[in-house]
Amino acid sequence: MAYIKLKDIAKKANVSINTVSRALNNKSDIGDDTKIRIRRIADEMGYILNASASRLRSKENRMIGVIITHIDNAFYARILQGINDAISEKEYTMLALSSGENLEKEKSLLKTLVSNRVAGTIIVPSQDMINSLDYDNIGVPHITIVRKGNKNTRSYFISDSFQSGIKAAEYFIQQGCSHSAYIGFNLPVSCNRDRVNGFIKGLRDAEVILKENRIIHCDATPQAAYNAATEFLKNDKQIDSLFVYNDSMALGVIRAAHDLKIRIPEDIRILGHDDVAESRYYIPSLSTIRVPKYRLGYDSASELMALINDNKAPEKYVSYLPELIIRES
Amino acid sequence: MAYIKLKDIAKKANVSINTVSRALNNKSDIGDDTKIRIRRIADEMGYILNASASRLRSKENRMIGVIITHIDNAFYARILQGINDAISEKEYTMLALSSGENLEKEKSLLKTLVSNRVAGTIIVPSQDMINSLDYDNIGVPHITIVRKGNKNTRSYFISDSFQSGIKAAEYFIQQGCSHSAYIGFNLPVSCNRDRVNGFIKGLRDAEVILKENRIIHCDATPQAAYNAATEFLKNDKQIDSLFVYNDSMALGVIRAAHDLKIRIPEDIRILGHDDVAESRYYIPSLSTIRVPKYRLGYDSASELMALINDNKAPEKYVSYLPELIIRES
DNA sequence: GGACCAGGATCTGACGTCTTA
DNA sequence: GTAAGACGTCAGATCCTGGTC
Repeated sequence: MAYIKLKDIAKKANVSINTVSRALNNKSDIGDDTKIRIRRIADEMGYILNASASRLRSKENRMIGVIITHIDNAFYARILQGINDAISEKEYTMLALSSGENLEKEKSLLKTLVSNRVAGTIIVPSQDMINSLDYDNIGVPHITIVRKGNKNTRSYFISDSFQSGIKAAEYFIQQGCSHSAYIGFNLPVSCNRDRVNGFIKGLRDAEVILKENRIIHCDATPQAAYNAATEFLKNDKQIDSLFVYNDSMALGVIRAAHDLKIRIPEDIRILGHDDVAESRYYIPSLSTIRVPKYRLGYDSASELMALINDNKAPEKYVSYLPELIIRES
Repeated sequence: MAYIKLKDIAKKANVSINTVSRALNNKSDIGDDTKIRIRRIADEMGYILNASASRLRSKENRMIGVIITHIDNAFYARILQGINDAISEKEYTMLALSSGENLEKEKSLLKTLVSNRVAGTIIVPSQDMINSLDYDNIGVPHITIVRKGNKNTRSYFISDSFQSGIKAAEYFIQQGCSHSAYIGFNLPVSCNRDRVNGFIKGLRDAEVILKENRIIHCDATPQAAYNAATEFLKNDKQIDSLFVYNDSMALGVIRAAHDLKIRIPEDIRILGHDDVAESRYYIPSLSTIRVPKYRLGYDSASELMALINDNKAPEKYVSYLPELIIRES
């Protein structure tokens, strides 16, 4: 099946191709009557713009690329929502891809985006502590989110993970806990490192030492966290507080404690991170550290829009302050 | 900044533009030595194909469009994963958009996809019981998933929701429950309707009548389900079993029962739907009806690939049999 | 009557790649 | 291996037409 093109409309309307183009693009210097007439004809014929041709000629592409690490992750899903809302307002479309935390894959996705000449990109750099991709070199405005990245980036939007760690520590101390542990993500990402470091610092400020063997790392799934926590809690009976990398893992940890007949919060306090929508419905409902996910997505996309429209927009580094949410755990 | 183009490479390599194109596309009738030389030069110069130009000329587009209703939904996220894996093998990319269950939005997204001349589309039709979009008319191979859709579609891949209802009923009956209720999704979608009907049928086969006022509908969020369930359980003390539209809503329902001091499963059994990854970690872990989400995504995408490569591929209607997963709830 | 003008439409060519000869 | 042209759209320049001073 062949698509209708400007030429077909031009023939039917008895005008030049260019006139049709101007009419459909709402350009000036075209009579209202002809414009309306042409638009009606185009509609009737079921015309749908060939975006490739349009982009090739005009060099304009109202599409941005987004690379996250995992689609099936409530945290990123919420960020995507924010991004999407911000760009929809300006009639942009989002091409979202996921790297699976794989550097090679991320590189190839980036190539796909540039190949499509997207107007800009928003990237969660996979394994950012060892990621040496040079985003500055891709020739497209870009913003890094969630993680800082290794290379200098034009702008980034992150949640202050060091502060998360501090707040977690302060909370545990305040609750009278003296034997804390951390279950984190086993890949070299700055947000995990910062969270650990903040946690250590916060505890030390209260003269509590977080021992090496109370810092555990595993995959960022409830399954892995369940296994890790089970193993750990079986061996270390003193533990009275656990800070977990994210809510999804915390769910696994809660379940592990439950299965070991360890009471929450009487025997052990559990603190998650991110404040995913479901966490308030868990039993016990999950105390956590809230990250403004939607806002982070929305703001970063807005900034990207600014970068796109004004290539000289200043660099912008935004770090949101996370918020402690105390619930039942 | 200007991108490198074939012309630039041709100049540097002292060959014609066409030769460069053939070299990069791995065409025959080009010497191995020149091919390698050209590819090296292209690499050094940092050449990245202009996909728009390529598509315009070749009419080939290794991109498929996917329209789901909500990105921030574990069920769809898992399906997307399946789709993505299936098409990645063939080096296709997925442009995933979400309609928010809004018909107008879906229409406009469809237009975006066609405008980009995607090779094919996979669609979750929003509100399919009143959706009159004519997918056959978009001039692109398409497959409907999750919901049947109103219009005749070339192919669809769904989970048999009627059977889900039947199985839910059989399970409750077998457990000796005699006062069941259903909490569903308040939009006109076939999977909800079929689930209710199957549930009614299954109960009736055991001579149990599901009364009208024990069928409730609300938004598909834990929040809405929590509210609806709280209200409902407060008034109808006889209820001993609740079938819920999906796991995410079931989480809200579990919490509602918990807050009302209704014991699960002693006082009431709760059965979810979908078997989302988290549900086995809930407390109590959620009994549910498993839908082969990943497989549904993978298979439908594979079929789409077949449709794309052979426009005469036969219509295919696949309906997966859901599986009852009994856990603690 | 000629010069000037503005709005409205047309003509030509180019975007970067790939197909055909 | 080359050369020429086409894919569909749009930017830029050009050309009308009729009205004014």
